[in-house]
Amino acid sequence: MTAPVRVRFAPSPTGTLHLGSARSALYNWLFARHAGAEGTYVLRIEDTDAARSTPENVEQALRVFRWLGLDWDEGPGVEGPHAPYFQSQRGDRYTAALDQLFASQDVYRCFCTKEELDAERAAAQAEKRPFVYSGRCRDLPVADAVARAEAGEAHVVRLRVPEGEVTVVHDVVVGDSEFENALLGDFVVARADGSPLYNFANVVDDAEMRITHVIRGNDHLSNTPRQVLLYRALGHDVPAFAHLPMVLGPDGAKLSKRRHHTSTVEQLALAGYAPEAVRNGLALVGWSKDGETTTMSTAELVEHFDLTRVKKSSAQMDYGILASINGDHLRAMEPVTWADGYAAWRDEWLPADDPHHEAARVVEPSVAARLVQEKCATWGEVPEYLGFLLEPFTMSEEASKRFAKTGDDGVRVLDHIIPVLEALPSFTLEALEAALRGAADDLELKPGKVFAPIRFAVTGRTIAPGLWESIHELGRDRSLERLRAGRERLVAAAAEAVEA
RNA sequence: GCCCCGUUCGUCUAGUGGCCUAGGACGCUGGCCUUUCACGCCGGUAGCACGGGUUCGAAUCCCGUACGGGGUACCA
Repeated sequence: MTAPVRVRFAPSPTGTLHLGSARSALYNWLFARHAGAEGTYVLRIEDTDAARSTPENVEQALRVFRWLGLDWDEGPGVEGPHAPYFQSQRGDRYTAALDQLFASQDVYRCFCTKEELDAERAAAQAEKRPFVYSGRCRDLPVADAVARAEAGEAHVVRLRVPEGEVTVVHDVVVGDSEFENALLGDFVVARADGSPLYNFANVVDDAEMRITHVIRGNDHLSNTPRQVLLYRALGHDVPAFAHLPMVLGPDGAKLSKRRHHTSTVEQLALAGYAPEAVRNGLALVGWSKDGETTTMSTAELVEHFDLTRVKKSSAQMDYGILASINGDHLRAMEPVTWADGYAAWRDEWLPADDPHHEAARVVEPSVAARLVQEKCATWGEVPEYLGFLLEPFTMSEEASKRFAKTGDDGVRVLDHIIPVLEALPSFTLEALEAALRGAADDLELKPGKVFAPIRFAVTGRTIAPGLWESIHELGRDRSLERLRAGRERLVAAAAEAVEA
């Protein structure tokens, strides 16, 4: 049995969830679920930046997060024993914690101005010496400091960092890292306006929410000694840490929405990825079950996930692998499941002004499943396959070129097949396949030679479902209409070629 | 500058001193299958950053260098 585990994901709701954050959210979730009933997954919204944390952004963030399917046990909407779960509503907790630290004299008021500090910093830089706060205000008599503060003098609050010690961060992924307190300096925990800084608010929240494992990006590792110091000052147990390797863009640069088209979860949803596949693909960036297994259900992920198997080194995002995994998942689905997922994508994510909007709706999702489930790596590719069902008929440039190439044989084939289809007693898939294969025999041509002109005439595309499926779905009348028109076009093209 | 972390095929990764003439996946590529596009199957391609140690033996341990990343804020 596993010890009770409490983890959290604490996004700032700036509208988008990039893949690095999503992976952190996923690992926290997998870790909690792996612990079974003993595991709790908390979602806390870090909305202290009022300007960017609009209600719309929060809602947008939650929408994307729900799509990813990482259900939370405590947080917005479900609440829980440590509510509120919005940092913006927890101001009193930070004030109380700060009061506690004042009482124990673990923090002190610092009246140094920004200008003074900038000058110190510049001087340190010039001497190629690390900048550490001098501690000038550290030993101001408390009574004096309080008096100045009450007189309205601007000041920040700093932690009295124990001198001459080394703070060790124990990390499940990275191992132990040592940080000299002397290099940390007495860092700021609250601004002049009394608002808490990230490190402080974070520790207060995590401590009060009884978080046992802090699983987050490696970019927070350097902050961790400060946080450890804060836990101690507040008299709380220090949680276990797990710093995850960074997720970089495919080019090795930082992930950015600007440079990378699918750098956010929302973009993946839009592109027609399946949530289960994204969980699978993201889990494999920095972790592996055994180095062999790639396609895994979420249940398998939960069963096998292990923080100690997480890599230390950062990874570049490979969207090709993600797409491949998505294709595996899509193909493995029950057709009904596939159709439901497709419908959800089409109706909830495909923008109304998308050029594929119409094609995406030309048939029922269950029909789309029958036609193209086997062929698509993402639901976003489906409309392209279904486009041939749209009216009016159009022919792509590539198809047009290849159609013309079929030449006299093409005309022969069409002349042969049109009456055959007209006469077909029942227009079933089986009958169509038999008729088309029979045509190849009758004409004494290779199947490919026979099918090519028919395909181009009927679909006008180089990308479409299977031939008989396509014809069957189009129906007898429309298929024949297109075959006849195609024949005329082919004859005309041949004539033109002769003239030229 | 200083501090912390990292470095296995193009990419994601397996590998914790002998099972490694380094395994899997994606990609690329040759072939098969074949009704376009895909899928599937068979094969190929390519890697332990570099230099020193330690050891009978090192991708694995130690030191250094290079490179990459993160931090160094009254940002998160």
